[in-house]
Amino acid sequence: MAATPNAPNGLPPGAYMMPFPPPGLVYAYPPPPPPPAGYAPFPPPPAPSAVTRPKRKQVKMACTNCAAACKRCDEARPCERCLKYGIADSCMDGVRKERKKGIKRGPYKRKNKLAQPDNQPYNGYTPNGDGQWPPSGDQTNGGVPNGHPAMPPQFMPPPEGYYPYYYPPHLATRPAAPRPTLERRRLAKRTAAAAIVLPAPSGIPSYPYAAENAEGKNGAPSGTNAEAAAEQSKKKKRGRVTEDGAAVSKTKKAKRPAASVDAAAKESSDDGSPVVSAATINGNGTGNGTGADPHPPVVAAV
DNA sequence: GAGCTCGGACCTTCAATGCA
DNA sequence: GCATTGAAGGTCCGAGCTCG
Ligand SMILES: [Zn+2]
Ligand SMILES: [Zn+2]
Repeated sequence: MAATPNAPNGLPPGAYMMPFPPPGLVYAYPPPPPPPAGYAPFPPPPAPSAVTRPKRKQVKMACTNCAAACKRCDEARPCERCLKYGIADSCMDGVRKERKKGIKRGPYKRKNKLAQPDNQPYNGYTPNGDGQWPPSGDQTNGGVPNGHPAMPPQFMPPPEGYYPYYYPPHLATRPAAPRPTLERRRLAKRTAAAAIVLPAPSGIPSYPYAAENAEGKNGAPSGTNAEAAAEQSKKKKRGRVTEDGAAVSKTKKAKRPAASVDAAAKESSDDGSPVVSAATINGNGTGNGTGADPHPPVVAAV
């Protein structure tokens, strides 16, 4: 297989392992500040076998379009993706749901109660004879909790919020005025029937949103439109089907490390409600069995 | 081949809990 | 009061699929 330019998470191998981004490598976020004196700019690239995926950095709030499409967004408004697809006029922040309060929890396990004494292995890492941690390159932040006190100061940790992000040189600058894209055309086609128009703030063009999506979590669509939407979503459902017609999860992804906790927890929190996929702008409204809506309905901020 | 769909891995936030 | 825990609620990766 040809070497892919990107690591599994879309970042180049050894992301933020280079002092300066080469041509074509730009930061998804503003350039990092220069490292303080005494720090090497970035850790040297680890041996290929030691490459672990860097922590994925998320934006605080994806725009409605990216959230619906489950695609990477950025802090800018309009965001990169909306600009690319010519839907900048509908690029806006959604509304974050407030966290539920008053939920009782069981007793906590005290992980840190037996504080790990110095010179004790931590997550498989062991300080050397001087009580010093081995130089970076033997370790990354993958799997090491943020802010681990014994993180050796030899190299500046990846600046918070900064990831080098590869764009082909010809895309390193924002496209000026993209022509109407396929996405845009499909988008219009898809939402032409069951769409409502949200009142737009002055100066911001309104954007059609699928009605059932604007309804809220899991839509609970009702009426013929909803049924049609559900039916359509069934047809759209991916996932292979066994001979007896049972749906088979399409997921064949290799299990990513350190996910068991979430998976188990989410499985137990499944509310068992049927998964209903509704036609949406450029995303969907299906559940992922977590109880939380994975591709949440998008509500435009006003 | 570019773009779309969507399951689920991964990340961030913050209320609940526990200890000093 | 503060540190820790862990779940809620979010982002977005990436395989499989569709469409021009
Ligand atoms: Zn966006
Ligand atoms: Zn956007």
